[in-house]
Amino acid sequence: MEYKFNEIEKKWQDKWNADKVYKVSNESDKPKFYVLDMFPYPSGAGLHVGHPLGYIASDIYARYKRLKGFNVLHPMGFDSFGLPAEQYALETGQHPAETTKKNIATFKSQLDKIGFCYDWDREIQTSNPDYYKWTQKIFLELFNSYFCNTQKKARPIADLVKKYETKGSDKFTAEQWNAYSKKEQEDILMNRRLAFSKYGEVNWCEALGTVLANDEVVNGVSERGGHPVVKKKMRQWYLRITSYADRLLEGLETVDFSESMKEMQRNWIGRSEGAEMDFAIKVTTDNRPPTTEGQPSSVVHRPLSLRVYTTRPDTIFGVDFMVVAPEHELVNEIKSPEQATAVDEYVAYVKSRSDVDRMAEKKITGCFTGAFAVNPFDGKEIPIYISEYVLAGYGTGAIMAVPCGDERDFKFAQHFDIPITNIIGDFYNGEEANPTKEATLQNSGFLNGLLMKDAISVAVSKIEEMGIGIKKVNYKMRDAGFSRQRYWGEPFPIVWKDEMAIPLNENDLPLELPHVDKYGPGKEGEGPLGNLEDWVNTPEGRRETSTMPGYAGSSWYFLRYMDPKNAETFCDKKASDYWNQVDVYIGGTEHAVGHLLYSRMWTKVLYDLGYISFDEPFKKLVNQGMITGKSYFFMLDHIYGNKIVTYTKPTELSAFIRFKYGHQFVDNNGKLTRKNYESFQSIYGGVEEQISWENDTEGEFIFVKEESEKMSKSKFNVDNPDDLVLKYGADTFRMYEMFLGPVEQSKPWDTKGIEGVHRFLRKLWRLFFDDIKGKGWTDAKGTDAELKVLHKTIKKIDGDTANFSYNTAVSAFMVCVNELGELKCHKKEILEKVLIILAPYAPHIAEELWHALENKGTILDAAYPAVEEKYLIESSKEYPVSINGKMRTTINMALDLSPEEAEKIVLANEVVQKWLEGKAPKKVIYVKNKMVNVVI
RNA sequence: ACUCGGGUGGUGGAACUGGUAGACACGCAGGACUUAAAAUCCUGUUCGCAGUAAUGCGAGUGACGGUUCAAUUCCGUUCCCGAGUACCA
Repeated sequence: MEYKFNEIEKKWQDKWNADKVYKVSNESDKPKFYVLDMFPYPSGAGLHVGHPLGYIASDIYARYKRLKGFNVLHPMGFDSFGLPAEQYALETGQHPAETTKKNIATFKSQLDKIGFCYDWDREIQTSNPDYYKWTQKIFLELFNSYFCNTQKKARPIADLVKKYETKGSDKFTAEQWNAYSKKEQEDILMNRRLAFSKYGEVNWCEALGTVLANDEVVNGVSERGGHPVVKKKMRQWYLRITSYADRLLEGLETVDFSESMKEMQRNWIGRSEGAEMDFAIKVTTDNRPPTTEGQPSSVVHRPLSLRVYTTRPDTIFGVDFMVVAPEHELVNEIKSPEQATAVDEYVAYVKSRSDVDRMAEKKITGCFTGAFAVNPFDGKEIPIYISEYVLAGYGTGAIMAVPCGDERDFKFAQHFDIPITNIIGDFYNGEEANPTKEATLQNSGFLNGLLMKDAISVAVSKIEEMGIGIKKVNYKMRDAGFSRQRYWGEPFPIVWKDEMAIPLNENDLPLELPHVDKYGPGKEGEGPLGNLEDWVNTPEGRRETSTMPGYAGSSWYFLRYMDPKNAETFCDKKASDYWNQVDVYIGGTEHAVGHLLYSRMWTKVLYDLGYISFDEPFKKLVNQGMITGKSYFFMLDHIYGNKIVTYTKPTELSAFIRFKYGHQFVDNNGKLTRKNYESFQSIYGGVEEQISWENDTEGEFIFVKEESEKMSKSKFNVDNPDDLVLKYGADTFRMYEMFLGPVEQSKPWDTKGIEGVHRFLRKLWRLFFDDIKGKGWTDAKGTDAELKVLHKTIKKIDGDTANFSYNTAVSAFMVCVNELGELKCHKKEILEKVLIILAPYAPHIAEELWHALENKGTILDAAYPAVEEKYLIESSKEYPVSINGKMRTTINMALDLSPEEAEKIVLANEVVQKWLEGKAPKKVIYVKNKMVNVVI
């Protein structure tokens, strides 16, 4: 009987759908398990073979856990708000809602063909008002909360108001607060809200007409499209994620993420411990406006000071100059008349440089301000410079420069001929800075003789004691920009009146996204919504016209799956208490610092506010590697005459013309033939470079090299999963993607091996239908040999599946079927169990054969077979011994060795021990003369 | 530059807490069945040398060195590739 995978798969997919076998209930006696995929953005291109990798991996896990007796939540949905749909709308005029709907339908049909066990009743779409109603609601929660610095958690802003009204704060008294105008109070509160609005410098992308988050800007250009990005001041929404910096760091200790993922998040948060300290400034002229007495000061009258941030207070005596960011407010106040023009010119120069310029050429620039700071410990006068290498946004925007210990400071000192003080003796060679902490300090006043790493805390204590500074922690991470001047996103439930943000009443949610006809930007950098006068102007005030960023909806979606239909709340506490954390979360590394940090923060806020009872969303994270496409580079020999060019070094190739092709046009010998080239042309049309074949020759391209690149249509290296499913079936496709290599590893896509997996499934099929007549199996008991194969396999597969080691699991299936085939095993008892452990990987064929064995119901509800260890016990334990000729032994008799051999034997420690206990080896097995296995 | 991964046959990749390196698959070569093809099955396949042959000898997990009876695995140095970050004081 033939293995008609297409029929079988269709049959079972329909049946499973009709019977709703994947429906999951929130009530069950079974333990729960939550397996989640990072939901996709439904792009117009549909799925390519890279997408399903993670989905297959999670699907296998979900099915495996179900067979193991868990109530498994394994949902799927769509992150359907986002820029590409809007970009497409701009170009074609099609409404994003339309294209999104179409794309989702495509995605779903593609996913269904692969046979995933999603409970589609729980599907969510972030662009659906029923969903974003709750995104808006959570936004309001963020808006109405503040981070309490003593309790280190989010609390309702009402608590803060109460405190201000009764006790005031360290900045104002209760009386003062109560006397403030509404606007003044709101401004103060805005500085504490977790979702807040402020004027800030944002990354403005003219071409996209929108503001981008820091992580959407790569090397000074937009991640999407590569358009230039400049700084612009605008009113923006932000999330106060910096308040959670420490908890986000601490939380990493409690979750099972890969070390590299944790490291990436740590780097992004960028915590550093140091000290902030003030240096008195000595100026020749005080440029500040006249004092109230109307007397401009010519010498230092009022104390001016410069606050710097440093992680190395131990190097305080090595400070040779100060550097202040050009944007620093103090610059104008301290520049001397002689230096004023130079300073102004330099500031103008820095302003003219875009981020791109700064990235491109990092040259040493700067300018002396004419002012001096005073070292509080030795009174030394230190010149103050400005330079663009000091960033206004980090620390205090000013540094103390220690050229003997810091490479950048060193170069700067060299460039401006600033004398360098050496405080680390021989550790500094005069050629380059040495950032060590191991040196013993010299020329360092009260720190002399101390090891630098010990001196840090000593210096900090002294600084604090003198009242000129404090210990301080800084983070690289900034508050996350939360508004976009775009259309296709969640509208903010906010109206503005008299420069005050007024939240919408919760009962008025969702604030639905109104229909627009044009997707172009509104005036003055507003989004398209700014053009809708009717919508924007309400009796309560003017609506916020920006929309939320892509990560808004994805920051909490894992909660909605638990209770997707709830109209009362975003997720009932009972549901979130039952399902709790996502046990396994599978997705790509590209979200390391975006989505994963934001969703972790939202979870912590919702936890603080008592909506859920866990503060980390994902217990375990598995990062699937990217499937890359292979591109092949060829060269046509004819171009350089008839000479066959031979290549020695790849670098020489650049002199020649190269061509790039999808791998499907290369034959097994790695050659691109004319025929393949022509079929390529007929499918894709013109390529970058046209090739002219010699008229009468069947010319050949010489293979030059191959490269793995990200899959994309423009690189002609995309394979569509539908085609493969049609040709080989979903089961083969699933197993093949897993067989390619470890899930977490990036690997090039190549269909060459898919035949092998397909052959395996056909072999399995034959085990049931071809080898014997009739029903194909017997009720007889399995033999020991058969049972040994079975239990060996169960043990291996069970372990591999639990560890996501799917590629070795697939291999184990192949070995198992080969061995059972050799044993001509047709025992129901055995085959049934093989099918159950196979079911997560190849559900369709497993179900079909399950019924062929006259089983009722569905294999999905079978029980995972237990390993019976008794079939696995080896007859005796073998201990290795090796020969090296060093040690004399007296075991030649027992071991039955020649005296020469015996002389060379050294026993492994364990064997020696047994030997001493009087247990002589029973048998010795020779292995390649090098090693001997001793049976005790 | 820094941080984190990773270097194993022609290819994708195996190898448990150190214990016969190369499982499984692709590819390739040869064979069986067939009028033929497809499909299927069998055999061989790390490299080098020797032999008609079963086989034997030597080398071998990026390179060099170390620990060990024994190293792909542990330690040190170094080279290469991939990912992330990028003037963060």
